[in-house]
Amino acid sequence: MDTSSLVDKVEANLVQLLVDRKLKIGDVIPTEIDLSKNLGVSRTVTREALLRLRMRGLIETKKKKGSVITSPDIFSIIGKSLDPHLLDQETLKEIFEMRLVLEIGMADFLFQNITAEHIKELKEIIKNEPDTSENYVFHIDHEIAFHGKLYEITGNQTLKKFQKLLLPVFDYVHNSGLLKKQATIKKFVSHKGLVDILENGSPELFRNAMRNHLENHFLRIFS
Amino acid sequence: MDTSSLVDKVEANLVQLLVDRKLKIGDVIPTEIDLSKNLGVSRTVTREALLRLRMRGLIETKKKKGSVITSPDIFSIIGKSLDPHLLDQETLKEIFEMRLVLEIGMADFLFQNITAEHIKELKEIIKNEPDTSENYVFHIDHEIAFHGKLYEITGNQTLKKFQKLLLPVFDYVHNSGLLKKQATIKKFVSHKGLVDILENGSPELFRNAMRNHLENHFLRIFS
DNA sequence: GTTAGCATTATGTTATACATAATACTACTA
DNA sequence: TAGTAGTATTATGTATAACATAATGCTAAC
Repeated sequence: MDTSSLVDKVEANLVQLLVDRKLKIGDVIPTEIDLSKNLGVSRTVTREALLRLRMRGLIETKKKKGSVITSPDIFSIIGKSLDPHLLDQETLKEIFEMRLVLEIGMADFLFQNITAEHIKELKEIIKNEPDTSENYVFHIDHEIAFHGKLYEITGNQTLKKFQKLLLPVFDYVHNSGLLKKQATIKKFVSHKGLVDILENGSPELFRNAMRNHLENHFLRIFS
Repeated sequence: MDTSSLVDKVEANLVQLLVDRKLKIGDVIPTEIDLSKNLGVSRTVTREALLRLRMRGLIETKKKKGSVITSPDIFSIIGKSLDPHLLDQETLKEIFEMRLVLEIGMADFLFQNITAEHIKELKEIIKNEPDTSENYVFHIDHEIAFHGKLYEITGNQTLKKFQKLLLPVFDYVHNSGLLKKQATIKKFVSHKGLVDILENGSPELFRNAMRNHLENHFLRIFS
């Protein structure tokens, strides 16, 4: 039995239309009323279907102008669904882990894209590194600045957006009681050490160094 | 200026309600009409807001019964937004790259969770490895089986779901003209080699081996 | 030629009515 | 008394009509 509602069908219909017609970004689609007529449904249904497309990032709607096709930015969409308060604890912990995976695994893309300019920027960030007496917030900001720059250097916008997305989750998990308390804050490979490797080392070296740099996080995950 | 529409406000309102009241999964929320009354908006607006929550996986709606709170599975949501045909080429390529990052970076989680049983399963998969004369499809299936098992072993469900999500994109990119043609299909570290390392090696060794194993993919990305 | 203001148009919002399906209740029958 | 058929109820699904609002484009006045 087909349990799908009218709106479901209209939505699928519209998506199919976008794919088939190979409509380009910026193309406008007919008005709600025209669509309603052509599809033989009420404006209400058409509106709900369009609303879904909008949520999926497939279209943008402007008053008077109508709807235009946009390139779906999946991450801005996910972002709205990623409120840490609404996710269960296990998922939160797993997302925390994913960040570690990404930062260790992206070494090759770093080395592929890095320029002298990037190195300079990284060194600039390090120079402003707060000392241990400073407020916790400064440390967080600095961490984000440094690691965020790394994502940027990969040249992979999707990766960068993903990181931006995971940031609040990461912070939330870090501060919540989800993970074990940090027993010993040992100093491992520093930011400066990472930059040195980026300048003179290799992806292999960087992966191991980054793994070491993140050791404190790993310690909190593994018993 | 506040450009947000009424629906935006109602949506935010409802989410806030869910968070504040700490409503549990399975709890029912008031009917559309009740909500409309309490929020002072029309039923249409309330409906649109609820539709958004539904799309975000926060609620499920049944006829007569009303809406109940559900645990949001972000990945089933993203899945619907991730039709390769609807993404632009650059994003597709970048998602392709993300897979490589993940598989290299997850070494530590593999070693942390792997059991003798896992090793046995991996060896079983390798045993059925199709030889080079076989159909392309068989190779793909085998690749998915092997690498999918790795994600599974990490014990990170989120990671596993993410991989499942990226599969169609990966396949799409692999077969489309987005990447350079594979010049030389050289043999690098094999699946068997990877399993050997999982059995007797270390995360460091595995990362390098996996990087090597994926060399053909990297070659297609880097000029 | 530029701008003020009006007309137009498509989305945003409200209100109302009916359709539909799932639940709850009632009454009838074995 | 138990079980079931059938009916009432209720909340979502869909349709229609009307007005609000804002952006666009046209027109006329300066």
